[in-house]
Amino acid sequence: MSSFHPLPRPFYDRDPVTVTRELLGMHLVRREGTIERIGRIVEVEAYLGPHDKAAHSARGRTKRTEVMFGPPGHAYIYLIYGMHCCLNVVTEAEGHASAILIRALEPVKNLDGRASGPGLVCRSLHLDRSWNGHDLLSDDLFIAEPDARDAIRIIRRPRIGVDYAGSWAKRLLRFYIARNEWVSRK
DNA sequence: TCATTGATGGTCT
DNA sequence: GACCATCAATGAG
Repeated sequence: MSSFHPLPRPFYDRDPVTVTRELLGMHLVRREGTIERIGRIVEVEAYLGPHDKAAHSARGRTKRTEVMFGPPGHAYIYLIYGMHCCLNVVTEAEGHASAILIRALEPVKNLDGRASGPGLVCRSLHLDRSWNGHDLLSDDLFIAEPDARDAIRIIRRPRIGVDYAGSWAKRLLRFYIARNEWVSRK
C-alpha cells in the first residue's frame, strides 16, 4: 500500500477552473480490500454551477444533484445512458454546485482495463452509484499528489457531449495533458 | 479511419 | 415520453 495522504478540503474549496487544472497529473486512489488501484488524472472537465447551462446543477437542486450542491471534496457519481457511471469531484463551498468530471486516467497501478472515457474511469476503479456522496478525505477513495510530478502542457477544448447548452457548449472547459495517449479524444 | 447505431434505465417534463 | 457529461460493435470506403 502506498502512503499518500488525501488532498485537503481547502484544495477543493476554490474556483473550479483552478482546481481542474491542478488535478491534471494527480493520482486518483481507490482501495478495495487489499487491492490498491491508482490512475493518473489526464483529462477533466469543469462544470461551473447553476449558471452553467451544461451542468446538471443548472436544472436546480434535485435528488440527483443534491451532492453537487453540498460541501467540496465529495464524489458526485451519476448513471448516464442507462449503463455507465461518471465520477465527479465537488468544488467550492456548499451551495455553489460546481464539479469536475474525471474523464480519463493513465494506468499507474491495478486499473481494471482502460480508463479513457468517463464511463471507463468508473469501470476501471469498480465505482458505482453507491459511492455517490463519498468523502474524498477518506482512505478508500481519494486524490493525492504523487511523489514526483512531471511538467505538463495543458490543452483546453470545448466539453464533450454538451451541444444542447448553447453558448456554454463553446466554452473551453475541458482540459487534458498534451500528447498523452490515455486521453479519450483529441 | 470514420460514421452510425443499439444497449439500457434514471431523471425530468 | 424525451433526453442523456457513453461505449462497443458494425459496416462502408
